[in-house]
Amino acid sequence: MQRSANPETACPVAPVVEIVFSRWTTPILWALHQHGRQRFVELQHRLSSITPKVLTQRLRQLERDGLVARTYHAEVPPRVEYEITELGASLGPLFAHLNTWADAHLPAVERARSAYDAG
Amino acid sequence: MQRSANPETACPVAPVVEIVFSRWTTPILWALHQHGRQRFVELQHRLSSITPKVLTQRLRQLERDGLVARTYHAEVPPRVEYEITELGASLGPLFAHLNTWADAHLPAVERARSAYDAG
DNA sequence: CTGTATCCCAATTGATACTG
DNA sequence: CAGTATCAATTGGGATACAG
Repeated sequence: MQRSANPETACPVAPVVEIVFSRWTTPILWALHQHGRQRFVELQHRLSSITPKVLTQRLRQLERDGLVARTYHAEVPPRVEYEITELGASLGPLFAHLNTWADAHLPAVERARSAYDAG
Repeated sequence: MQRSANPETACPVAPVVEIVFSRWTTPILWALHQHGRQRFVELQHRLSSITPKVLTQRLRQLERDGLVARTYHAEVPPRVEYEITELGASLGPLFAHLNTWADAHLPAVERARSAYDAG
């Protein structure tokens, strides 16, 4: 949570950006949204380059923010399942909007980069 | 640009998140959108906690991605103006959507945090 | 299996001073 | 004014290894 410093920016989207677009949050939410409720290891395999430490940190943050729910089953071996909450799922249209923008404008970004790097 | 590592996440929003929601980008875009074309120092004062080094870095990135335009006037003293481009302005509806989500759901996030911290 | 504990490294950030 | 240079500090992230 390194973005928290700055209230004086008065940028209204800053708080939600901090919650939704912190590192690893979108891939985790995406994995949970696409493949439904799943266990810690499944998530870890899906996000192949994440370490257990970091995955735990991000899941805890998402759980605290109410976007993800954690269910602990006291079995041997222990079983823990994560799923997206209703609140988390409410981000769906926003992500769809993001994809729409990307489809429409990412090529322009690419062109701008090429032009910039050429100049 | 620390998010670039991971293609295998297969999270479709990842690329656009990297472009639009890197640190400082939303406050900068917001300031340019709200107050129009302005000079380096004006921006620096508006984002009161940013250092010139970081502001330059972020502006260069935004310029490379085509979201911000830089105009250099060869005067004494030199004058440089930054403004949002059409491509940058095309993010407007997306930010509006973000604000809508925030208005509707940030209270729920706050409640989830309180509950989590209490538990 | 589901994490936690350490240690370490890399990358960002910031403070400060300085230049054209 | 509009940055750049340099250096210090912090932090997050990764690699293991290990515990319940």
